[in-house]
Amino acid sequence: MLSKRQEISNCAARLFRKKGYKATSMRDIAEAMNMKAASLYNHISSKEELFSELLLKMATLFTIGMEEIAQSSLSTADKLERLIALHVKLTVEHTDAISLISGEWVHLPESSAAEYLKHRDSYEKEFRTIIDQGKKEGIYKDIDTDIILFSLLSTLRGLYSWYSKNKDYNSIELERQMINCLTHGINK
Amino acid sequence: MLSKRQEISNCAARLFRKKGYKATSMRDIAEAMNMKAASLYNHISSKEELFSELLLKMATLFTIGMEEIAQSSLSTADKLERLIALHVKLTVEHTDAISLISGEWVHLPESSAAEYLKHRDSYEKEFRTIIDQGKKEGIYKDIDTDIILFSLLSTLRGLYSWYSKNKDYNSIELERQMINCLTHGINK
DNA sequence: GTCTATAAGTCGATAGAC
DNA sequence: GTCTATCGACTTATAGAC
Repeated sequence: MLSKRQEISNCAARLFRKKGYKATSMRDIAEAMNMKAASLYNHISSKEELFSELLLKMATLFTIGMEEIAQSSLSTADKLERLIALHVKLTVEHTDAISLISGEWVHLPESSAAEYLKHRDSYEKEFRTIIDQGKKEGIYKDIDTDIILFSLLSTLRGLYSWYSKNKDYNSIELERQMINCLTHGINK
Repeated sequence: MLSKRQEISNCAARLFRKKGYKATSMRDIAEAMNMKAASLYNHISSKEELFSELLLKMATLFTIGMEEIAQSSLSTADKLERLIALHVKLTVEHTDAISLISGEWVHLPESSAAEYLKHRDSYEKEFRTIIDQGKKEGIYKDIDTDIILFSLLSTLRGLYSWYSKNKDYNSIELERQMINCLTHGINK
């Protein structure tokens, strides 16, 4: 049983994704919840807080997942596979909220934006370290690290869009296909 | 010498990209143009028109480029390379406007949205045909065509973001790296 | 905890002087 | 073609009855 607060959050994520944060009004969220806009404020304190919470939760999940992988004793190739699997898992479990990461984060209030970007930058930095390590070990092609990183992240961050139209796709098979599709592009 | 109308359009594209369409006010655009908001209406007829024009222009450029490639007698592999080159070229020449394609298009008014999606769907359909042809010829791996398509398009559509931070990167070299990075993922 | 009513501000767009 | 002034609609959020 979800708390009403959590129901509102899920509902908002769905609308933010569909219409964008700025174009989604508190009245829209209230209508989808069968309430009046004013009643929402008994459960949340502001629209910005609702939005920041969604994005910072996702950023934290990525940070935790990345730390586990980066600090493990897995091989470099296995680390990359686990990273792809992490994106697949979070996409399946938080499809709406994860969609906000690509573009909607610009609407974060200044206070949250700083914390969000800290998560994001450190995630990308650790991702880059893994790619560089693979190149050093000679298992990856000599393509500009930043181009590899941007290419992988673009695809992984856009996965929510593909997954939404293919929710019946077996999620283990999806993980396998993504790993296959993304890693063979850089393997020697 | 740009017409004032074109200056406003470029200015709006930059702001739409930075702050999002809904969060960019006519007053914001006017300020960046050193005018008052009311004066903008001597050159454009509405904010929606300004936005629709930007997105439909990009959609048309992609459609024209795709038609030339699809109807050519190039090999399948060369067609894909030309397609990647088309994205690189349009990204370099229209960095701000192209950024709106990924997420901001949802703010198109209903009238323009239909036309925009017609362009987009037909573009993706022809892209899919090229990938399928390559698989039939045995030059591409047996990965789900839709996954290949989504993976390529995610990266190509996100290129504006990478390019913005690397504007000094030689654009011929960028094209070569993108082709290398994207095609080796699916080549047998 | 939900409602009605409303405050206080911003939005796109127009009217009309110059 | 630019300006000031303003309209009417919409926004987030609050006050206070029930």
